[in-house]
Amino acid sequence: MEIFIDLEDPNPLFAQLIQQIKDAILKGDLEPGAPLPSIRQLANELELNAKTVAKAYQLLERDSVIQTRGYRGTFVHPDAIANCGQDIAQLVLDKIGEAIETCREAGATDSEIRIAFSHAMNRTSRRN
Amino acid sequence: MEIFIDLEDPNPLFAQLIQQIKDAILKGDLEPGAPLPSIRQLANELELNAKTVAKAYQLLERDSVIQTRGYRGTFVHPDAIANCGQDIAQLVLDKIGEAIETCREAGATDSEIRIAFSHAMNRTSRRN
DNA sequence: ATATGTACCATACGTTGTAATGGTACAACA
DNA sequence: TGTTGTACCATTACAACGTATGGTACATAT
Repeated sequence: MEIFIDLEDPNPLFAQLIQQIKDAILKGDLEPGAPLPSIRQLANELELNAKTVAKAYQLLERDSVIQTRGYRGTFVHPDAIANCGQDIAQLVLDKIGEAIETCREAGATDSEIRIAFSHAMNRTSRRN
Repeated sequence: MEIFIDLEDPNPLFAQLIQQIKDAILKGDLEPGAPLPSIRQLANELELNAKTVAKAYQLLERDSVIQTRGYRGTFVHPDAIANCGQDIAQLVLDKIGEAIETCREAGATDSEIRIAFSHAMNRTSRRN
């Protein structure tokens, strides 16, 4: 694999990593079922912290782009190519956008929307 | 009127002011039709900036809790007591809360939700 | 032993963005 | 002249958040 991480890039490192892996899959450099480097191994290669790589892997697995099999390592998901396109972030953006639009039409102030958002997030908080 | 603003309270000052005025109305300390202090006057009493008080008054008027009559001053709305309860903020809270719940069920990270929220708010921004 | 992914602890840094502040000005009235 | 609410310019200060870092530990398997 050839992955280049640009420290000057305004995008977060883990986001760059995600994008590069997706690109590699879409280009065919990584085929479904193919093994990926271990977290620690890839962290060494790229001179990143293992946590950063782990974060990227976790998000990729959530999106069904890769599969982790515990001690056996990590592999490209069978349906990876299809799942590279559909982004959960897009769904989130749509849902949140709709809600905001509704609130604004009701006459809500941006400040109020922010306060409500803050409360709603803290009401049942999870750390990620 | 007896209003206490707590600088240590995590809630914004204008939000505290709104709540206190509503409370005063619900408690009967402020009756419908009663005059409120002018923006500058109240700002002096509470040692706040006039802009902060003005913001609170604007939101209260939007919710039909108070009425501003231009140069004549500001008064408690005739239907203030009823309008104190039904809060636009509550509707906002519900809508936003639903959207957040949907996103979380989809597996979205809190970070992703916050980022999406930020983007959605800035996409078509209005300052309030 | 060695390696896997994962979990938890914690901290430092930078950025972002709101809230709040200040000042000035206006038209409309007493 | 003084006051009302309102509007615009602007800046500062602060807190929240995300990112990335470091270390340690665990069960599971080769």
